[in-house]
Amino acid sequence: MTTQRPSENAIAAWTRLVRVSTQLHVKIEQSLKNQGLPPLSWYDVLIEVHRAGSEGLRQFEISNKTLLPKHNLSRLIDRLEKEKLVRRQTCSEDGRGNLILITEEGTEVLKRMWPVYGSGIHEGIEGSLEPEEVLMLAELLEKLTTGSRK
Amino acid sequence: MTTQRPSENAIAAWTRLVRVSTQLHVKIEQSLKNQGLPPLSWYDVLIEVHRAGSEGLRQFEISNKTLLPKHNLSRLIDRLEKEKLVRRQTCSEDGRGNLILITEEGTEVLKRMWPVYGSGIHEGIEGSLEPEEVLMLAELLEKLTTGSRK
DNA sequence: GGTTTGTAGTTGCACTTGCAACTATATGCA
DNA sequence: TGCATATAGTTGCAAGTGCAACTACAAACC
Repeated sequence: MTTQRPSENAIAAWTRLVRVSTQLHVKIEQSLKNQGLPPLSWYDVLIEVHRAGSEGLRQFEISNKTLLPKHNLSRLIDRLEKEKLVRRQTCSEDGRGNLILITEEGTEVLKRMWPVYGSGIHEGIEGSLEPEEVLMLAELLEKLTTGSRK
Repeated sequence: MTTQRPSENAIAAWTRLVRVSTQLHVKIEQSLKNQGLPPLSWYDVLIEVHRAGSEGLRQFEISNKTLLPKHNLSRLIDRLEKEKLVRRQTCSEDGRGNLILITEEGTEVLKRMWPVYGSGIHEGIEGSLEPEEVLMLAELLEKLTTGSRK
């Protein structure tokens, strides 16, 4: 199996992908901080737990969805729990694991973060692309995401 | 000025953008580590300094190109310098700054990293998109990159 | 049942990053 | 010239991250 070299266009796509995502990421992080709000990683976890509703989510499920490594997530949840934004509940079906549930305060924080996050996305994406282009971008990126989305 | 909310498609584009870039980033980092090679951030800096050739680059220029914050870059260059992959040269035109120059060894490391990095890009991008799609993706992302590219 | 192997999650340690403060030089302006 | 302000880069400290080792439970196998 020989090492395949990427085309010029693939290199351009990749470098721009990285650039765009870090630029916007930094910008949104800054907006959040300016508003005294927590970082994006908190949002990512909270939103998943929120979607799971009263069922809650196992840590490994959150890990899969957010792409955060488990050890990292373990400590992030420590922080969220300390702020009472989520709570850990011992899992009846699997004695090894926890169920993570969002609290009222957690939902509240989500609500306060979203306007900032959302307007960052709006400006970053729709500020320079037409609606059809946004759709096309979303479709192209869909093809690129490997494995367990959803 | 009211807070603009993003469209569903914009949200999808953004979440997939983040997902794709982190997935591939993680994958390439792992490949590099498996080969006993340094992390991607080293490559990013080295390639910029390499492109600048014997002119060298100021740290703030590298910072602009790579989006690494200056304090971070300062210490990254410490590490690169310790490994003799770059060298700092006091700048004659501006007594505050350094010129960063790549060394033979630095160029050598770039050469060893590229096959791994390149094949990661190839698989990650061209593994699931047709050539026209890659081009289209690159063009859409070009429109999204704000400011000082080059 | 007991033993091996796998998975969920946590923790210690080293390293990296962010933040704010700091030094040093450059630039603008009276 | 002399002073105020801005920029380049570094550093101390706190916080976050990766890695590998570890505990605890589960599942498969005998």
